[in-house]
Amino acid sequence: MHFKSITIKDIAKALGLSISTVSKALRNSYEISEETKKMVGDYAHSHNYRPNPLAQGLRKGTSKTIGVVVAVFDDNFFSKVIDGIESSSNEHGYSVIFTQSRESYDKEKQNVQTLADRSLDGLLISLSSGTKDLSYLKELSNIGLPIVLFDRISEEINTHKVVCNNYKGGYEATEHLIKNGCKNIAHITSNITLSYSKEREDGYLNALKYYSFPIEESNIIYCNQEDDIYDQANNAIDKLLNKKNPPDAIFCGSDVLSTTVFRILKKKNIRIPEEIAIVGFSNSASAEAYDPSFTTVEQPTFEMGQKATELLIQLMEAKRKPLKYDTIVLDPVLHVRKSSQKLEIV
Amino acid sequence: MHFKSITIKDIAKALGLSISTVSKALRNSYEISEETKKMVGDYAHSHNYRPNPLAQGLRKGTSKTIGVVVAVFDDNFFSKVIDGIESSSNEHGYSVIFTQSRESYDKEKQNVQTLADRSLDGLLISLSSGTKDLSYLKELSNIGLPIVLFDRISEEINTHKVVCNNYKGGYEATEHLIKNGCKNIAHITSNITLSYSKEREDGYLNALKYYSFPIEESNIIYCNQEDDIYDQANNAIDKLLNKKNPPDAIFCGSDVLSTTVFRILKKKNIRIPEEIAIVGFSNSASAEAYDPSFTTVEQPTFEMGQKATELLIQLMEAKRKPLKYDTIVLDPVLHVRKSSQKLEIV
DNA sequence: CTGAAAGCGCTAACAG
DNA sequence: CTGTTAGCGCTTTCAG
Repeated sequence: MHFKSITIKDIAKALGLSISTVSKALRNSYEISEETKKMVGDYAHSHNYRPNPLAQGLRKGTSKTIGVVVAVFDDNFFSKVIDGIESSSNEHGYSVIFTQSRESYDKEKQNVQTLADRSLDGLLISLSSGTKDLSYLKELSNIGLPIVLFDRISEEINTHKVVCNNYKGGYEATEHLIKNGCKNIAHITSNITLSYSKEREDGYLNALKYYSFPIEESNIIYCNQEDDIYDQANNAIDKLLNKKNPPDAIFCGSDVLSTTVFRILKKKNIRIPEEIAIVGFSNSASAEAYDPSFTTVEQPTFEMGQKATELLIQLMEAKRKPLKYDTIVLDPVLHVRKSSQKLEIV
Repeated sequence: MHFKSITIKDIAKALGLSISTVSKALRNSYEISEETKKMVGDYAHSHNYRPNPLAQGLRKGTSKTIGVVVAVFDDNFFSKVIDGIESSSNEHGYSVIFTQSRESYDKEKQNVQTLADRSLDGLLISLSSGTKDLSYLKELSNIGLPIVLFDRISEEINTHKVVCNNYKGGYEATEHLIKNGCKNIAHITSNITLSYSKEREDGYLNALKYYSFPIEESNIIYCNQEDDIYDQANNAIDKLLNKKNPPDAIFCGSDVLSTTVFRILKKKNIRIPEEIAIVGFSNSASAEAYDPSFTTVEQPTFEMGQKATELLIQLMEAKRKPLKYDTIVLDPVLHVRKSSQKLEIV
C-alpha cells in the first residue's frame, strides 16, 4: 500500500498533450502558449497534482534537502539553533532533515550515513562529544558534499564554520565573578575534545591571569558528556568541595552542565551565591526563574543556525569550490543575575 | 556542483558485467554465483558504493521515510516524544524528517505539504493549536498516505491515535490540590481547540464536582498559544488576582503555560504555595530545581513517540487498510513536590 | 547463472 | 509552439 498522486503523464493523457509539453507548461516555459499553460495549470491544480520530488531529484541530481546533525534536540542551545536553520532554509526553499547524535560517535556516523544515503544537497553538523576520527566526514567532503560545521567544530576539516566567541564568553564570565568578590573560582566543563571547551577554558585562564589570580589545576574538572551527566557533575562538585581550599565560585562551561550543577548545589543545600557563586554557559529560558536567578553566558543561537544555513546554501549553489573558507564568530552575551552576586548590593 | 558517488553502472563497467547482474549480486539474489557476488561485493565495498535512494525510491515507490510535524522542538514534551519516534524508527530502518508548526495552522499545512512532496511513506502529526480545518489532512489520508496522530488529535480524522489520559491527569492534579487544603482552585489552560485542553478541563471539573466544590467560570482561563505566551499568562494571572475572591491554587493545563505561570507568580512575589499553590502539566526536567520545587503531571512522552511510530509502521507495511483504527491511551504520572503543599508537613 | 530491456516520473536537447 | 527521445540509477521480468 503506497500513496500515489497524479503524474504528469496522467495530465498529458487526459488533455491529449505530450508529456514534455505538460512538463514545460507546468514550468512556465516560454515556448508554450498561454492557452495550453492555462489548460494544463487548471487541470493540474484541480486534480491536486504535485511533482514527484524523487523523480525531480533523480533527474536534476539535487534534492533541495539539507541534513542536520546536532547532539540533542532537547537542549536550550540546539533547539534554538534549529529554529534558525529552519527559518533560513525555508526562506530559500530547502527542506531540512534533522537527526541527533546523542553525543555518540557511532550514532553520529550512522546519522551522517543515513542522511548521505538520502542524497541530500548539503550537511550541517555540530560534532558529538564522542567524536574523534573525522575521516568519514572528510571523505564525504572530498567527494563533493557541501558541509558546514557549527558550534562544535574541528580544525581537521576544511570548510565554512560558525561558532560563538567562546573565549570571550569564558573570559567575561570569570572576570564578572572576580569583580563580584570571588577569590577561588573553579571551572567545570565538558570533554576537552569539544572545540568550545578549550576556548572557554582559555578565557577562564586568561581572566585569572589578567587579575593575577593563581591558577589551580585541581579547580578545573572535565565531565564526560557521553556518560550520565548528573553523576559526572555530582562527582565534580564533591571533588571541589572536598579540597583543602574549596572554591567560592564555579564557572560552568556547557549548557547541560550549568543547569545540572545548579540543581545539585541546591540539592546539597549549598547557598548560592553566598557559599558558592555560579555562572553558567546556558541558553535556558528559565534561568531567571531559578532561585536564585541564574547568571548565564548566552549564545546567539538563532543567528548561528541562520548563518550556518546561509553559508551552506552558498556552498551548495556555487558553481565551484570557493577559494577560501570562512569561520564566522558570533558574540555571546553575559546576563548578570543573582547567582553570581556575592557582594551585597546596596 | 553536486556530490556523486559511484553507481551500479560503474561497477558493471569496471567488472565487465551487466547492470542487472550487479544489481542482483548486490541484493544477494539466488540466481547469482557466489563468485560473482563476492567480486561485486568487494568492489562495491572498496569503492564505497552506496545505492542512490532516490532511484530506489522512484523504482520501488517507497522512500522508507517518515515525516513528523510537532508544534515546537524546543519543548520538554515534544523533544522527548521525538526521542521515542527516532528510537522506534531507527529500529525499523526508517529515516525521519522533523518539522515544527510553531502553533500556526499555515505553517503546519505548509510543512505537511513539504513533507508529502518528499514522497514519504507515512506521517506522524500533533496538531497545532491554530488548526481547525483538517480537510487538507483528510485529503492526504484519502489518497492513501498513512497518518498517525498523537497528543493533539482530532475526531475528524479516522486513523490510529496515541494520547495521554488527560482526563485522569486533570482529575488527579485537582484532587491533589483539594486534599492539600486548597479551597478555590483556578485553571489556566491553552486553546480549547486543542484536544487535550477539553479533557484536562473535564478532569478538573469532575474533581471539583466530586468533592462538592463550587465551579466558577471565572476561574477558568484560556490562553492562546499562537500569541505571546508570556503576555497571555500574565493577563490570566492578573484577571484571577483581581477577582473578589482570588484563587488560592492554580492548575495549569499545558507545559509552556505551567513554567510560564510559575515564573510570573515568582516575579510578582507571590508566595508559592502559601498564597497560591500550583500544579502544572509539564515534563520539564528542572521542575524539581524550581523554588519551590514544582508539582507536575508528567506524560509518558518517550513511550508516546514509540507507540505512535509503531502504529504508523504497522499501517505503512500493511497490505490493506485495517478494519478498525485504535486510539491508545497512556497514563500520566503526578509528581508531588513542594509547590502544591499548602498544608504544613509535620 | 547472466544479460537485455522496460519503466518508475521527470527534464532537456533536439526536431518538427 | 508542440512532440520525440534519451536518460537520471535502480529493480525486475523475461530471455538466453
